[in-house]
Amino acid sequence: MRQRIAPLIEAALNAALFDCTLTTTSMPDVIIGTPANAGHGDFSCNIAMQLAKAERKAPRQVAEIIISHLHDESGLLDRTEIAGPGFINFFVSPTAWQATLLEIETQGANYGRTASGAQKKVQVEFVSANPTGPLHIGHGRGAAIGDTLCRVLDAAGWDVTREFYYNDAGVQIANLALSVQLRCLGIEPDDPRWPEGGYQGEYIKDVARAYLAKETVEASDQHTTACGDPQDLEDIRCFAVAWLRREQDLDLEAFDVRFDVYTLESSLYSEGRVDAVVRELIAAGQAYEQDNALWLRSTDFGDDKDRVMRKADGTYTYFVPDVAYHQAKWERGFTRVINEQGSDHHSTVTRVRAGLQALNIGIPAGWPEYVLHQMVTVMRGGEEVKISKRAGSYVTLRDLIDEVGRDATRFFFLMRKPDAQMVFDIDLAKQQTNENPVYYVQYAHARICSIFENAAEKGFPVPENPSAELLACLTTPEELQLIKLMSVLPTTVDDCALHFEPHRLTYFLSELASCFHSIYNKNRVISEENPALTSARLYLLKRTAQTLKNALSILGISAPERM
RNA sequence: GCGCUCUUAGCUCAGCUGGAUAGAGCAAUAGCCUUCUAAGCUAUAGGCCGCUGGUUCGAGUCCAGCAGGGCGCACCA
Repeated sequence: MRQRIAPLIEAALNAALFDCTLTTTSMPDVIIGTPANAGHGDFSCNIAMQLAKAERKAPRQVAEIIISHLHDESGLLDRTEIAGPGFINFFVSPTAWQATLLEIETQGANYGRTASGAQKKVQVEFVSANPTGPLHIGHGRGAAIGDTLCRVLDAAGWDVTREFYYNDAGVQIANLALSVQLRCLGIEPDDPRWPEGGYQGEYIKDVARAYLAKETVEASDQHTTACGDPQDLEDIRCFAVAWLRREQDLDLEAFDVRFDVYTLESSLYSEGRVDAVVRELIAAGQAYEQDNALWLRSTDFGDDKDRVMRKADGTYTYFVPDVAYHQAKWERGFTRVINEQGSDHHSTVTRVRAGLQALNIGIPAGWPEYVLHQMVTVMRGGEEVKISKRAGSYVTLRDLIDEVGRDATRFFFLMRKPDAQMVFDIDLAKQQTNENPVYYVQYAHARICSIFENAAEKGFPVPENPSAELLACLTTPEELQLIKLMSVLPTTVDDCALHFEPHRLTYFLSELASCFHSIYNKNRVISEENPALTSARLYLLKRTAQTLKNALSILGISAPERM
């Protein structure tokens, strides 16, 4: 609806310029706002105030001129008014609002989807946890945000590829293999031989047991059978990584999160991409030797100091494979790449971009884009749970899903914008299960479905493609408000995709559900005495249910028909 | 010390990329089920939008400084 108002104003401005009642040479963009106060109409425009200075006229006088040039040929508007310091307020006619219900019916399950992305390719990398342990609550937040971002981008018309990057090489993995080996040999963390960086979690024992039993693990695209020899550290490494990958895959599956592509850090080494990218950086003149190490001139690209690429012992620092990985993403044709990760990794942003710039292969300076989510503080029993993977004390994503439920866990994570810290109080989440906002929204959907059942029993079908006359029964402020709320789903989807902020959809849902619940308590839908009104209301609620379901689906949350 | 980020009701958080009288949920108080699901609704109460300046018709929103919280600042990932 908003997009239909702006052209009216633009046409009026042009007409006013044409007959010289307005004279400005630099016309600001027409911005259509939605007044907080319903008494100020459905939409408002501040253009008169912006023009006042250039026109050397009072804002209200400019507004007068604009309105006198306004031609609403399609009968969209009931009326306009000039208010306050110079706002132009627009009151959309009930008929126009009622007609939007027909659009929702026509689009059905596609209502809310837009064409903004024009089916261009975008790749989203998220979670990307090290395969050194089960996923914890922090990964849960990343998974919820990343997955929903993918769904949102898809809904906004992008061609989305979901990718998971496994850091299965490096020191952490060596620690993992060593920890499993020690467990195989029956050495406990309190043993003096236990190394400082060893992983102490109980799951390490499970891995060791499975390894000694020569089990086979199938994870994603990987099949690994243990040889069972506790002396074969390399085989232990492969097995442990596969075992933990499978665990993570199961966690993510339980969270309804799936990926299209998995990339292993080790493959970047084995395919020679890491060596290659270093050679290219040297060839580009961006590297230099010093103190037995190879450095990247990252300060030339906005970093605050140069970074070591190859250590004195000949191994690479972690960001080098990362640069190689992103080079590969670029070569795969992704002109748009978004990385969702914890803000504790934000220092990598500058380094990866610097490395890519140094390659000088035409990658834009701001590529890739990043969504960084803030840390989750976990509370249990009124105390903060310190997360330590090595000590094995943390809350797993699996626990959370089992205790709180998948839908509620997703919704809870998605209610906060990514860059705000959040507290996840587990006791509260469990205790308040019935008061969790997700149930409030789902309940609205279930309630509507229940009304349809009742209506069917009493012989009231939900009408299809109703006449304007029937729709004209929907006249109460609440009913029109419900329609207005539904009408913003497509722009909400676009906003989420543009700002990488899925939380906007949770607020959309809460508002829509609230409006419905209010109507439900105030009016009876099924009324034997007034079949026309019953019909119209059933139609209104059918669109409401569709809108709720579509929005929930974009969040990866179910829309139950019964609760 | 440097960089990023955050600070809005008792608590958890929104605030649509500068608009009109700052919102919601929880907690509190008072009401609403012989009628389509009370996992619901209605009403009341609750605020120096961290502080101080600046930009302009107009600032919770933009800029600068200050205070406080978080995260980074390794040849760990």
